[in-house]
Amino acid sequence: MDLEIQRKTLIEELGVHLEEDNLAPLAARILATLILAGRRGVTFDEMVCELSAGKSTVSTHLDHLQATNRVTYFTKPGDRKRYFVIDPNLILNLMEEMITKWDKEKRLHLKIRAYKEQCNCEARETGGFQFDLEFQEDFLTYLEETSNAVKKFRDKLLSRNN
Amino acid sequence: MDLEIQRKTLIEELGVHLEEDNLAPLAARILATLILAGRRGVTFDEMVCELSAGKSTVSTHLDHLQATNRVTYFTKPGDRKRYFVIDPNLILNLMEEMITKWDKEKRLHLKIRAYKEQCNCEARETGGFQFDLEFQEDFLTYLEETSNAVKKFRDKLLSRNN
DNA sequence: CCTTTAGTTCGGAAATTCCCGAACTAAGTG
DNA sequence: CACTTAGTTCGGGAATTTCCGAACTAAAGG
Repeated sequence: MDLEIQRKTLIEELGVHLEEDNLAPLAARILATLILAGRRGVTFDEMVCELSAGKSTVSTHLDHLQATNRVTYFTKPGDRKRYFVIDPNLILNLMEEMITKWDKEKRLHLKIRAYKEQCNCEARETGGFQFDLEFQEDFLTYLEETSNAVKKFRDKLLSRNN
Repeated sequence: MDLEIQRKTLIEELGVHLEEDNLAPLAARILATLILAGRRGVTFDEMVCELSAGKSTVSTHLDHLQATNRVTYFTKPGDRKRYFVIDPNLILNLMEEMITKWDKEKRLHLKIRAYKEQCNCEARETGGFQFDLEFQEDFLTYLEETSNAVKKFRDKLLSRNN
């Protein structure tokens, strides 16, 4: 079946890509599998089987993916299995993560700027090296602007989902 | 000297943060050192000494940081040393990287959508599972919008630097 | 109560990443 | 030419990450 080959290829391709944001190879494959499976969900055993991975490995990675708000699951009445799916808020969660990271970075650059200003102040008396603050300023506006852009889209999504 | 302690602390703090985007611990410390040193630049030996690292380690990481457009150096006439500095276009380069990554992601999600549509088409006849394409659509607009926002800021920076 | 299903926990093996020192090069210095 | 300076290259070794199997738990089924 050609569709099946397509699916496998896509899982691998997407998996490799997802590894780039600090996901272990197998964690990336799990996420890719769930993205390709959609709302139907994938059970624990299906993942173990399909990815030919150890149960413990899948278990650990699923824990981590749930803890980082990338994955959830649902159950069916009278069925003990969990059907894992990508978190319906994944996009929002990813944006939230970016915003948090940029905030942290902004605070760091503010500290650095303060440090450099202090250095400049002391050096002015002795005629020593003066820091150029343009880089910090640019970086701060860069963080501010990209952060705001993402926030704007986040709010748009949020209001749509009311 | 209190400023020196402040600097060391900032290098460490910034270093830990920079590790988050796939930089080896020492590579992150090098970048942090350069960010805090500013235009004056830092020589190879200063890094080896200050970070108490092996010369080979510093050499390798500097290569990598230059290859990924994060770091450059300048020289002074009659001085064989290289003075390493963060690439003056670092911010632009970082944005370019983000845009490239999002583009790749977009192409992947287009492929996935095509795959799911094909599945839906076949399943419609047999009455099988139908994929919900909303997630792909949302992800594509998410990538589109954030990408555009960053591009807009990039162009603003570019036109300023004419 | 025994068995099956659906996982979890834990100790460690395998693979990978990160870093180092020793030996080397290449360019200038005396 | 011998020596110093400013690095680079290469062969591991230590640390970390990733993954696994074996033993376990907890819930449901017969």
